[in-house]
Amino acid sequence: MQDKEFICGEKCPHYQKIDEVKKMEPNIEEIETLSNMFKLFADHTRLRIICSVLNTELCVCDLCELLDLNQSTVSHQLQILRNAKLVKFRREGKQIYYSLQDEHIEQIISTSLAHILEEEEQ
Amino acid sequence: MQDKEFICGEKCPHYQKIDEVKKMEPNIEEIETLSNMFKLFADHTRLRIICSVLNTELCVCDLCELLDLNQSTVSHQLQILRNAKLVKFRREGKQIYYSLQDEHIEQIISTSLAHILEEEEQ
DNA sequence: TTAACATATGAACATACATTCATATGAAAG
DNA sequence: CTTTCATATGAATGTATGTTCATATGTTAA
Repeated sequence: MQDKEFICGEKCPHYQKIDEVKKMEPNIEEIETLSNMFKLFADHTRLRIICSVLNTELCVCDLCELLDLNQSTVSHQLQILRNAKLVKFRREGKQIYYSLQDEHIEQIISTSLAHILEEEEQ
Repeated sequence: MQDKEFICGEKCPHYQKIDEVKKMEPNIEEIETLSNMFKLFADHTRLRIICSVLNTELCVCDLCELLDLNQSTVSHQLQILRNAKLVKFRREGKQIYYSLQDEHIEQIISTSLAHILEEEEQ
């Protein structure tokens, strides 16, 4: 870490402001949970998968076809989404159908999408 | 890519469903923009910085002190946030004060935070 | 104009992780 | 019960990126 000597003078670290921010800020676990969630959305393959099952359920094969991806790639990413409990699945015969686990996700994605679309207009 | 031969049978790729999803889905540029935005939130250092300047402006030194981080680390991450136009800055003497560029961000973060807090309750 | 301070930046390094290949598992049909 | 199909998974590889060290830039005060 940084040696205190190097950090500004007496005025500069605005301790009062810092204290106020500290009170408001999410704690370490919340930051970790939140950044982990964003990490799931940060990969474009996973994001495409999530968007695909936003309103319907699809089997792995459908996802491969729809997104033009390797079956192994899709399964690996589905595994990650499953571990994070972002998607759920049910077996029907040989196929396994995936869908969103959590409706909150839909809201976060659509809110975010609305935002970037607004940005574009400006 | 995958050889079609390996993908399911005649029934399985549900082409009708796939077509419907294709119509709804964000296009490639939107997916890219969206995942890039999530990528910015996905790193816990950047997320902490963003949360810190959510309601106030802080100088680099304040962020180092508040987050107990190397000055170089903070500057590098601020650079990334600046390039993405997520934060703005103004110079006042020797110090440079950073704050949120875009109020949308505040909404996305707080919505997402609300969601993970709800999750915890269940 | 020199010294001290506040921040930025380039290079190097380590690590995380997305994709692919090969193969395993598990279900259904014959 | 063997084969085929649908999906899962382990290992290997390449790439992206976060952190650090060293140093540069730019500002103020003496």
